[in-house]
Amino acid sequence: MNVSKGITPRAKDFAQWYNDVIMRAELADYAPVRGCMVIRPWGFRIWELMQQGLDGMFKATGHQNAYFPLLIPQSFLEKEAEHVEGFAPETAVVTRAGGKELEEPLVVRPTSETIIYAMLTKWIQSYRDLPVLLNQWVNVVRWEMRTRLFIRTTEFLWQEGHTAHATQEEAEEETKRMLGVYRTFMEEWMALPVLTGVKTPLEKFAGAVRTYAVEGLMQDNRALQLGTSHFLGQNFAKAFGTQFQTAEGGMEYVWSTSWGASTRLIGGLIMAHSDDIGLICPPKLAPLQVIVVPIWKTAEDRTKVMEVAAQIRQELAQSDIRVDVDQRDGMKPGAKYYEWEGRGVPVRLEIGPRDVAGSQAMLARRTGGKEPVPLEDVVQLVGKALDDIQTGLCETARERREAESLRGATKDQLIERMEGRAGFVYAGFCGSEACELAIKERTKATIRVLPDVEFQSAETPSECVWCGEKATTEAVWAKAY
RNA sequence: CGGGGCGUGGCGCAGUCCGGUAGCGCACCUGCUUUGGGAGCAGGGGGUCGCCGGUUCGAAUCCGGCCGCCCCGACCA
Repeated sequence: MNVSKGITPRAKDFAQWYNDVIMRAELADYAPVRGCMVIRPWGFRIWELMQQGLDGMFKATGHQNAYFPLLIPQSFLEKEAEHVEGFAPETAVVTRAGGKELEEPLVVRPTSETIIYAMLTKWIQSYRDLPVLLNQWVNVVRWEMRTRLFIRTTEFLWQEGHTAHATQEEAEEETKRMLGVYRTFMEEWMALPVLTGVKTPLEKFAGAVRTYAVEGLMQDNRALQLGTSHFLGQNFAKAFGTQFQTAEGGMEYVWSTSWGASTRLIGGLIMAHSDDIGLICPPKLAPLQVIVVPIWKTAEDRTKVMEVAAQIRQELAQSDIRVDVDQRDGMKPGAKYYEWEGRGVPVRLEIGPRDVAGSQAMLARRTGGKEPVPLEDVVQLVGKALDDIQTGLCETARERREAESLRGATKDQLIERMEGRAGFVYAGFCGSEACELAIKERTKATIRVLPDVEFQSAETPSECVWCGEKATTEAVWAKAY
């Protein structure tokens, strides 16, 4: 990519466009190790803001943060049959340390269920110890074959919530509650309307009884799984002997859940909103919400303009708006505009001698439009612009998702869509693995979810889109990342 | 692992066919002039041409081997 000029347009090459946006906005860069990336300060700030948002919601629902170690005895992973089968191929294993072979190899965590249940077994004795509501913000390693910045990297950052409950009902409720938390976060913070539902057995997490997911639709009409919430039943409790004494005096295994969202969210954010100029970042997650660009000709102008710019910065900062002034000398205003647009700053305030004379500033929105605003109202109007951009992005994404969703599809339509513009395709499904695999084989599309009730079609499909037998459910197909 | 592409200053590339001591654009540094949508001029710094070996008076260029990266497919948050 030629940084000084434009980036690859989306229409020309979406994958290249995606990489260009990341490089241009300085979100991340490739690390020396294959599949690994460096998250640069601008990208990491977005992650910090995501953490803030999500963590607040986790705390509000009663969860506490903790930290479990990176290294897990290999034998732990092997205790849950399905779990080990799912993760064995993609684990990195430490066999040598301290200058000698280890007695037991240590796995670099791909996820932490096993070590957590090993510990919960020690900590839980009675129903009075339940529920346990934990979360941790950590890195994990999964040796994937093909990687992509933010979307799938060998090492990634995420949060994993783990909870243990006395009853199945309580654990099921928790699973859905956290799915709802994700949905709310995606919509309110990321301005990304998602689709929620349950995964088919073929697509669920290895070790879970049921997996729920939130799926977003990207601008190339492919689906991206942005978060998952698992009802684990008693699978891990049984594997690790996590039992508690009931009020009645009997012994029972705990019912548990786990749920996670990762730095992949940043990839989703990019692919959902950005354009051919670069990143578009929803204000709530923007490292900088406002950039003030001063304009001057003479030294005298410069002094005056800088004074006003500094004052505006202070006023905005006092209202908890993330703002900075681009004071760089020897760079033309236009060049600064392009740079901050590429980085996704939602609002730009231009202040030149003419504006100072008229006690105004020019307010430009990253999503388009430029208008003069009186300096005395700048805080209020900037705040309004940020709100408008946030809701506007969400609305645009929602309209796109609806426009790119086909409901009540026939077999031919499903095939045609997946060979063409893709998107979400709703249709009836008989529930058989044979049909699911046949569709995947033929169209490369997978069932993203069996949609939750609020996403289901008004008319429930009666026949399976593939075999024509009686449908047991409605399903949503898409080509996924 | 299969298919495709590519390794030459920080980035993007030319040069490779046809061997002759490395060049262009951007970026960077200094100075002056500039600054309302990607500034101009002048000067300057920076490269074991992915690695190893071979052929040759001489290799970025020819030959052999190896390594790495990106993209597309099979696994996955």
